[in-house]
Amino acid sequence: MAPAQTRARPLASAPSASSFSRALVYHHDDTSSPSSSSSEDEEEEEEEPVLLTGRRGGVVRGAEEGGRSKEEKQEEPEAVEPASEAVSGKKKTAPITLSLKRVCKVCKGTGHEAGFRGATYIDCPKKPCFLCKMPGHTTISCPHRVAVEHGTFPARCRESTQTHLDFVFERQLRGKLPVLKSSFVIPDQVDCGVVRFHSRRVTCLEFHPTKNSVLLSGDKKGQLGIWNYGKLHEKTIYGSIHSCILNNMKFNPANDGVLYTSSSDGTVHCTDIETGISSCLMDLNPDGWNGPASWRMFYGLDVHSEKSLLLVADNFGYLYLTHPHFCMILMFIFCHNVFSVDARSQSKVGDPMLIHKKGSKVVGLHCNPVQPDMLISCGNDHFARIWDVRQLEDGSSLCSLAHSRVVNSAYFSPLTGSKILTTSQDNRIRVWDSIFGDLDHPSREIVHSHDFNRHLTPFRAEWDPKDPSESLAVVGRYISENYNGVALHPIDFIDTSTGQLLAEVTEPQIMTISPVNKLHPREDILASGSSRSIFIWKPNETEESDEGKSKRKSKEFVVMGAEKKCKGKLEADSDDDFDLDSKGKKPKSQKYDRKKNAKAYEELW
DNA sequence: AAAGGATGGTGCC
DNA sequence: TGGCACCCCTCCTT
Repeated sequence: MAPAQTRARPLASAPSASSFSRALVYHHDDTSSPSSSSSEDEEEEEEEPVLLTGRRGGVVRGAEEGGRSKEEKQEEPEAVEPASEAVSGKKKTAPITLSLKRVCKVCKGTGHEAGFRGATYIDCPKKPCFLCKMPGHTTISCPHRVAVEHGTFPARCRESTQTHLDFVFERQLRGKLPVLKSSFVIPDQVDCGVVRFHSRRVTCLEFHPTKNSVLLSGDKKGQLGIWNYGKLHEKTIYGSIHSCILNNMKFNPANDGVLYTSSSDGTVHCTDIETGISSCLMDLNPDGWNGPASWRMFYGLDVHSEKSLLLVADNFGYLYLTHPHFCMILMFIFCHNVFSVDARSQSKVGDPMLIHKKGSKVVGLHCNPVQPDMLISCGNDHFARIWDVRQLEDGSSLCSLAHSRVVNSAYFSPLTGSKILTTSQDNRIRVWDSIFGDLDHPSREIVHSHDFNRHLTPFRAEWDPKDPSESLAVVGRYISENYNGVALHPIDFIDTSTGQLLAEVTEPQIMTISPVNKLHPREDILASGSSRSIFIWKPNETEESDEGKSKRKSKEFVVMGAEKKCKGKLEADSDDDFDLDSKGKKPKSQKYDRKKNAKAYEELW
């Protein structure tokens, strides 16, 4: 009954004054009193400062660059007279004044500075809010950040209710709909293990459909990891199936030993996960590399559960359908060395069909769990589109769900398929309800920080497959939060029916952003991919929430592969030559001091 | 310890 | 329509 335990989130601490080090060169008549220590946040004068970059050595370089002596640091910058050539381009008669002023690294303006102050990130006030993208405020004061419902727009459709349809729904459906779970079980403890065998960032995760403690993971290098988090020494790595980003994976619903994978190397593979024998079902670049403009990649992938139909989509807006069972037969033949054939020549690939704007990436495909002929696709043309697989033609989409930016993912709800959850790069998660809504508008928009960052795997909000009310969703958060002096990026659990943030789970081991999250289909387990690591979360079993202290019991973290070392009782494999380019070093400091951050966390507990 | 790089979407021309 | 500059709380290697 107890609601999910969440770590207390302290209010963002006020930024402490810090020293600023950039040196600016002003003309003397530009400003009379350049040192304006008391008016930090005031608008500075309109005059453009001239930023002198290093030509005059120590005189103008800031302390950060190490160019200033102690005396220079102590002297608050009043007026320095550099040689006239230092301000070449300016009239040599004009005396200039040096002033150390704060320069914002975001907008290059003065009078403020963006960046971390301790564990709190201060936004540039000249930019729109980093969270909701609206001007006039920053993330710290964003109404969507401090709102109880964590930035929710109420349903826009059916506001003026009481149509005939509503009465019908009310009388016939409402009573049959499952009541909202009284409490959600949130896996908020990393107790099973930490796996670091990927040498590049994790791009996708998938639980085995029948074996409860088997997880599959793909990475940016194309490597596929299969590991049993119940017995951590049982792991398998297939490194030669794909040569770059493994974008999506899906099990064959008819045979849980067979996995389909799509990759940016332009191939779709079908792999027997027991033997590792893999067969290429499709290759979009049979002629090899002819430059980036023509290289095709596979992104979205799903399997039609009833027709043994494989659906994949590429980065040019096309959808491909194929019947992979032919290839499975051929794989069997390969396995037994009966004879050699080229699987590609035998696989039945239909003509590709344009389902999104030509030339745009189709990043997600999902078949409706109840009516698998209903397909949803999403992509870089800012749309998610619903299709009937039986009647696929150009422009035959049943419905187009408009977004203001790229749509990272679109999923039907796992049980009834009546709701759709989309994640867009406009920092909003949307729920589209095909029963109580009309799909012209989302029934709910939830502001949530999952900005696009080219160096991260795109964030995708996912349903909890076990939630009978089909309302719980999990998604990683981009912006960090100040947790008693430590900057951490939590994983958020959101009740999409209300927009309420149910839990934000954090862990001191996880200093990095966790864009990839997968909830177990049967157990209360969360797998999250954060940078190159995978974490398995379980619900906190110690009910006492003595400010979280009881949570800090000793854990059996198991670190495998890349770091070549192991903590805890279980032994990591030592013969792991999988990760060649990792030296097992600890992460170095980031933009804010990560070591300090970690230390602060340790002290905190 | 600081610099650099990988790298995709966007908006402007 | 193509080319190109720009980017903001990354993360890892050199």
